[in-house]
Amino acid sequence: MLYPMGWDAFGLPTENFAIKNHIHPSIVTENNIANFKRQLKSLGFSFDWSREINTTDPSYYKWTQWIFLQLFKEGLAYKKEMSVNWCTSCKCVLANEEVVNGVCERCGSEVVQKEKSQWMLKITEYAEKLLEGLEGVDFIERVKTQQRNWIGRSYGTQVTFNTTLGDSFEIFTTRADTLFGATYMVMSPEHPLLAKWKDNIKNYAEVEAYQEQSAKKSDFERTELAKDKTGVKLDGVMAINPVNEKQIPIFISDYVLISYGTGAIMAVPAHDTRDWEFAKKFDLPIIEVVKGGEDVQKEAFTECATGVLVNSDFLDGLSVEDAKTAIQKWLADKGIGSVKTNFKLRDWVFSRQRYWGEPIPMVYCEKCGWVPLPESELPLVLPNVESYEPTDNGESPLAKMTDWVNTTCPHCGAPAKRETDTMPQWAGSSWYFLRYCDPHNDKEFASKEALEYWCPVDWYNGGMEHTTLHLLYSRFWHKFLYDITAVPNAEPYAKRTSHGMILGENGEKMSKSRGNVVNPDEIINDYGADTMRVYEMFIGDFEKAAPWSQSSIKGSKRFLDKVWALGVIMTDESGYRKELEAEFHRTIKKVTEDIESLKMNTAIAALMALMNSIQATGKITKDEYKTFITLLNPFAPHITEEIWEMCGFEGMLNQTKWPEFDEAKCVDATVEIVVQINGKIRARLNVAADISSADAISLAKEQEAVKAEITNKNIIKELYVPKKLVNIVVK
RNA sequence: GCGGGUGUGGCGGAAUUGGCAGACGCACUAGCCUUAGGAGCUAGCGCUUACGCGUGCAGGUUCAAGUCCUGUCACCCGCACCA
Repeated sequence: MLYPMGWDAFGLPTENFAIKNHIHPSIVTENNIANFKRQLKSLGFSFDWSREINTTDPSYYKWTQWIFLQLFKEGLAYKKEMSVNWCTSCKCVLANEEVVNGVCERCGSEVVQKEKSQWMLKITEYAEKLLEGLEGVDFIERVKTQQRNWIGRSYGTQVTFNTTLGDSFEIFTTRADTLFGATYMVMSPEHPLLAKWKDNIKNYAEVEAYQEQSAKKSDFERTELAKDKTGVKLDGVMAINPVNEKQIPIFISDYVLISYGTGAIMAVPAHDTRDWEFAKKFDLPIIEVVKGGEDVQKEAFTECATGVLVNSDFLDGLSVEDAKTAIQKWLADKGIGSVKTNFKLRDWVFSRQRYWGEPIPMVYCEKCGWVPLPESELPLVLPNVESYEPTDNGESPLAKMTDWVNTTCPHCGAPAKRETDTMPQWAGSSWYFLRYCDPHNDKEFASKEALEYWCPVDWYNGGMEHTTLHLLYSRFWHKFLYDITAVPNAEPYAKRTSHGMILGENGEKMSKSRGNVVNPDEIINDYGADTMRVYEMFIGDFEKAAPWSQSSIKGSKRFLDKVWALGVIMTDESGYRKELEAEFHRTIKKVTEDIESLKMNTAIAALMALMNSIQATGKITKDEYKTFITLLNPFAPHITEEIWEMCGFEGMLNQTKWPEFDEAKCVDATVEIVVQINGKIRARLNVAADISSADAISLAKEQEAVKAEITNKNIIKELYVPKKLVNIVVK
């Protein structure tokens, strides 16, 4: 079993903290690691500290940089001038995954679009593989669907539309069958053709004004205004619908995104809600081409499963599915349309204008362009600077370090400059699990033997918040490493689970600003590490969020106190006593199986119930106590180990064999069954567990309460469910 | 809008081939012990005076439904003008 722990400490959280408190990020990192490590140790986790890693250690990020160079060599890392998400507070670009509801995932500040030259990683090239890989892994469904949504595959058709200017442009649609219903076209305001058409568009000033207006909108504003459609009709150019040669107007509108598909669409107002709204606003024709809905003048008909094509010439009478196939063939034959798969996933913006990150090992040479650093020069160590604050001009703080920036081109030897942006916080965590296999290797990121021995990660538990960030990124890197045969498996994690968060006492997420943070140090100080562990496991379902309760934790403390107190009533007897034998076997079974399925809460509940039974007898035998504390050991390792030693049991408890149960002994010799008349409980009786059906029923009928219910009535049915109940149906 | 999930006491939560709803714990109540009690022990604790009624709501299947079926409401999470 490999159960490691390490520190992923590059990135904005550390750096923002450093800036706020005027402590250098490297010192912050060092202090926090020491503190976290102390806390983890105080809880008694059994991590293998000999494999501890730290993503900010040059001996670690040497290999993060190495992987970046491999990505560059394979053409998967490229620098591009483009519109990127810019956090106004962090003064830094963000990946799409880091923008949540139009604000920065980290600090909650507004995100705007900015033209910048950025390093990008072609995660889109792996979209299909990232989807396919989900089929073969044991991830909880939530995680799988969230990743599928994020990657957002859709199958459709790319169609070429000619224009009255003699040129053409392409659109993407999932509903090629509705082509006859296309009554206008919409382009994104950022569409490159607009500039080309400048001289032909009579209202170009209006177009430019609209472009400017939408550029100013933040993502947040764009979604805010989602309902009210705006746009400008291009005056001087029309599109030609290829199926009927009709000329239809072209609009620009910001409800069409430049980043998805081709940045242009055909609008079918009769069968798309957004197009319908737009058509209504601009008074455009709405032509029904799929029959089956209500009046398309009043509402768009978007359900397509049952519809039949109309007003569509050679498609008339076909089902939507058949029409799709037919039109795709027609378009393909004419050479103006092809089947196409689109993804919502965007390439990963990989550079940050910040200090606290891995330097990107690239050099810019006037003659040679971007040149990778030779692998022999890795690690490219992050220089120790005094001033690490982000700059207002959008440059990395490293840019001011001319000594470091100015270098020579590794290719031609001419003077050149280093890349001053750094990698995002997700870089180091995209492959750390591989380093755990071989953490001290200085020849390669991990040896083939070590990787083959340990990989893939058998079981990865983590929070849901990383599903479209770290989990997606690390699967991407891993798949890349697999493709260059650097790792032996296509997927990094065989099984992925996710725990619920412990919320503050008020049911909200714990945070300093809400003032509902519980400090584990205080809990451990007041109640002990074992109480803390037992309570956290007992609090509820592993996967669900649950509020912390300062009074409930006392229950766990009392339980452990009682377990301790059992030592006082321990006898010299061995084995399980007859009256408790079945419950012991049942509890061993329950705890064993519950731990396997992460039902820690019910495992602990079962131990509490067993303890109540033991207490009721006033004593406990040696073997009973042994079994009990062994079952409790994973939850409360300290107190149980202590008890083990004090009782003089041999060796270490944590190295003792796990108790075994006998299925046959899990059942008591006698059981209580209930007697129901017409499903209502009328009596209870104790019977031998193996009583026959006939005996149970006749015994039931002898009960006074039952007799009263069945005399002078017709018995319609009698049944006995073994060890549970007798039900007599009367009329 | 699309996708995923959840609705059970005052609270956290148990309960799967359909078979005693509320395990276990907290809080609460009464009593004991105590100079004292954020300690411990004992008992009680879904609602209802009772007949009975109770797992978001309305139906259905069944001898029997928290569990299966149909419809519906509410809340939470993710994505979202994705063509």
